[in-house]
Amino acid sequence: MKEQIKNIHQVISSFIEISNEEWVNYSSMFKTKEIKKKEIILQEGNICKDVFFINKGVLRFYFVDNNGEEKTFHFAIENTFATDYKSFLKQIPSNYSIQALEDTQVVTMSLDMLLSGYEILKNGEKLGRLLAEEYFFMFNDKIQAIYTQTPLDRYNNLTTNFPEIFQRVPQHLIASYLTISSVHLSRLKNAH
Amino acid sequence: MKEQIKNIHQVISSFIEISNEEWVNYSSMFKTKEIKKKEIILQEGNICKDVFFINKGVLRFYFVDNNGEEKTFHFAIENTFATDYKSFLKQIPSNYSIQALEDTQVVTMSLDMLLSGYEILKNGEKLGRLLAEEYFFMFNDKIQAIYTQTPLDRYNNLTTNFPEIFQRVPQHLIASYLTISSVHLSRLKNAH
DNA sequence: TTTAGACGATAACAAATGTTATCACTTTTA
DNA sequence: TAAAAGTGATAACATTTGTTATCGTCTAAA
Repeated sequence: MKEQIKNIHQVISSFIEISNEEWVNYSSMFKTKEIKKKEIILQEGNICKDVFFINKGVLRFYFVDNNGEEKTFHFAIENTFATDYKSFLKQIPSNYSIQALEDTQVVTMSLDMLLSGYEILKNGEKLGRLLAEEYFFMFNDKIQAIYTQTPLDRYNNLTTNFPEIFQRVPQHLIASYLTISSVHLSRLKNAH
Repeated sequence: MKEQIKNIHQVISSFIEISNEEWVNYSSMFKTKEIKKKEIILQEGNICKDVFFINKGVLRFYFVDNNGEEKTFHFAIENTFATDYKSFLKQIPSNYSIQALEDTQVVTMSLDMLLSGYEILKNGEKLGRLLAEEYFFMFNDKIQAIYTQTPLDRYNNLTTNFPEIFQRVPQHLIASYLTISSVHLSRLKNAH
């Protein structure tokens, strides 16, 4: 199997049973893509054409608010999916953008490919269901964090659950992610 | 068809094709439940046993934070589903509670019923997928609102998109929903 | 029908958070 | 390799938002 699709094979196999024959046939439709640091792979207003699976790198997801300010709400790293799943499934313009924070390698899956998976894979619909459920769980947890935790709580959780993020993402983007200003985050960090 | 399952039939039919025969068989598993105002139908810490479909009434969803304060994050009304879908699907303890704000009538669907739907309905998996997608879209929009709008923006949106909510839900719960204090909401409303 | 509680407005004050600017340092780019 | 841009800390100040308390009205329960 090509090196580039080993990781996504492992992840999809953790969701559904898929035979070797199905995989060989299905995975021939994957494409890989190299993304340069700072490159935007989904621009707000455009229809999201692909689900990206990250082999290497970091992506950030951000809204632009009424004042033109970028609000980063998600970071995606190796072995996770990245997409505007709503824009992708409904084929409507995206409300946010996705940008590479490092040189990044992704495997792309088009909507045609997902939809044909519903048909040709024995467990294609189930794969679609589980993908949607995973996305839902992620956003569910994010909402819980926003409603029940202070920005400092959320910062501390990042520190314990995801320490490497601080080496890979500049602090002002983390502040945005925590919905506070960069000055305020700096204060919280350095308060004794 | 029994009066109580007319609405849910309409909603499910909008998601998938389901034959009369399938529906008669499948819908026999629904139960209805009358909930008194203030009654809690899902208690944080318990496993969510059912998806509720609301025929009449209003439910509120709320977390309890570290200070013991209730944080209302969602209201569900007629013809929508109500559940902790994560707790329900994974059969893990719920992180939030659901309480009736009015006398409410719901149709209940157990996990067994959903899972057997995956098997016996021609489009059962698809129904599961679309339900998960709908939940995802809802939370997706909520996160967008939190990151891009001020509490006042969100209050104004409620006013235009969902004006009847103010007749049915006390203002301090709306303030919680907007992630601000009730005093502050009162100030925003009455500022000139 | 009375009474306790719930509700929403408001004031006074305290705390949290944002804004702007400056500085030192590092990284990227021409 | 020099210049430009990015990064993070910090100070001073302004603004937003929360907290507590009071009050009048309304609602629900004994």
